[in-house]
Amino acid sequence: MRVAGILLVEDDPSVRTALELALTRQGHSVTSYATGEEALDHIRARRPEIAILDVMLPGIDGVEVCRRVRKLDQLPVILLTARGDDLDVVVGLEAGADDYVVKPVEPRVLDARIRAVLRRAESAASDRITFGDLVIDRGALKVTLSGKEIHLTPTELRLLLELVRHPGQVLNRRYLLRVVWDHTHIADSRLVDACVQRIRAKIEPKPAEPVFIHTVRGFGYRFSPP
Amino acid sequence: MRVAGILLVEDDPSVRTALELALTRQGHSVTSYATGEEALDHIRARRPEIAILDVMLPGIDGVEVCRRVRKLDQLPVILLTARGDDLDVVVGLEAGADDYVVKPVEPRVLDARIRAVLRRAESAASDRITFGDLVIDRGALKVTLSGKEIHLTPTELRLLLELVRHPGQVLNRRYLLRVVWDHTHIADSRLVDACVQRIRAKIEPKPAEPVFIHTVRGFGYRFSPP
DNA sequence: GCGCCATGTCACAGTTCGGTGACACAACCC
DNA sequence: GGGTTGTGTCACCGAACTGTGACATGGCGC
Repeated sequence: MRVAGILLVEDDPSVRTALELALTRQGHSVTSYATGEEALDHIRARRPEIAILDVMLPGIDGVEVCRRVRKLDQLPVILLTARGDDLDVVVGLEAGADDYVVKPVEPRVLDARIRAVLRRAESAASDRITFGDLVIDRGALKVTLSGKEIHLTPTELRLLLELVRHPGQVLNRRYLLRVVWDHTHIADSRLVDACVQRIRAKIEPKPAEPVFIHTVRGFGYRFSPP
Repeated sequence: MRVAGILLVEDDPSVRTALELALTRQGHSVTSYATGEEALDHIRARRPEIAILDVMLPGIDGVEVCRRVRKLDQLPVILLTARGDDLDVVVGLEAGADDYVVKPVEPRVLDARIRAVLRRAESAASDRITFGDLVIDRGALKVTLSGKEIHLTPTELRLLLELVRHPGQVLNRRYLLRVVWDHTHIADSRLVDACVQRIRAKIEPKPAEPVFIHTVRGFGYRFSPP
């Protein structure tokens, strides 16, 4: 399930709690505030993936937050309002909001709209593969485990990518030496083992009991998600 | 005023005419059809900027058109429906629609939503991109950092723009040599490194700890906003 | 249980890679 | 021509990476 870092700004505590709960249930990670000032600070400091802003806020209102955010960067924004006045919608969208949702809103609908906006924002984004806590971004060449970035060396990354390209299949050492190391002749070498070991040390919670890269004695290694 | 090539698909002739008139008044250029089949043909042949699809259509319905369009390309889609059922909204957005509007809709609102969707779709292609303190104006070919204009040489600018065109993606040296320098044969060269180094000296607050252009050892460089 | 063999583990040293500054040369503008 | 700017190349250095071999461990057949 996708997990997004959502910033929610809503001054009514009961509505805020309800939305936060609903969004969390949908699998999102939510941080919420009651004022626009706090929201702007959070955006600057924490770079959420998307902001959901109530229009009516004490102090800086949602539309104004949206305007200022737009000057900063590309952060997707959904405006939220109790009013359904057409003019509000127009003003909100002109301020740069990506969507405008009228309360009360079904959590499923809000979730779908969040996903639509994120999908659009990420349309240029890279191809990621997710295996439980392990996320491999082939475009950015980044590997993250439970959100934390893992540094892999070039060879380790090439080997991991090769294993991941064939999930569930056993790849033998000769094959891996050929495609990852470009060694066509060297038959016996502990190279692959050592490299697998290094990868395990980085991505396996308990390297002694690997859940991602499994040893198939006598044959080679197999990548299979837990 | 912006003029967009809009594809409108609506089977009810009176609604179709009314919408077409309203959108034309807003300054859009509109082509309309009554069926999904015609719409798909038009999309393939004419490449409109955005499609507005009624959900209830004879034959292939709007959601299905949307699904098929999504397989083709990134054409923005707004679904239009008389029904306001939450499930429809979810299904429509999951099918890849960028927005979902319930009829009857105020022309001004529809216009604002069209603009919002187009803005989002084009943000990647827009003239000016902002990454925190760094602003890159592709139209004026100017780069500013915290408001101060940075002078980049033509080659440096081409390289930076190429990196920025693929934010978050790792681009290897061979690719960069090909598209920025038009070198198809030269395999080994420190050209790219040297140029990156020069850009860093100009845009990175601390060139030794770059926040914009990151080195990915063994692979290449990645532009990603701080 | 025993021994064998495949694999895990680790430290180290040679190698590779990228950052950096210097420099040559070409293009361009006065 | 003389100065200025832009661009490609080179050499050097430190840091990061990688292959290797020695040894430990553990599974498996007997």
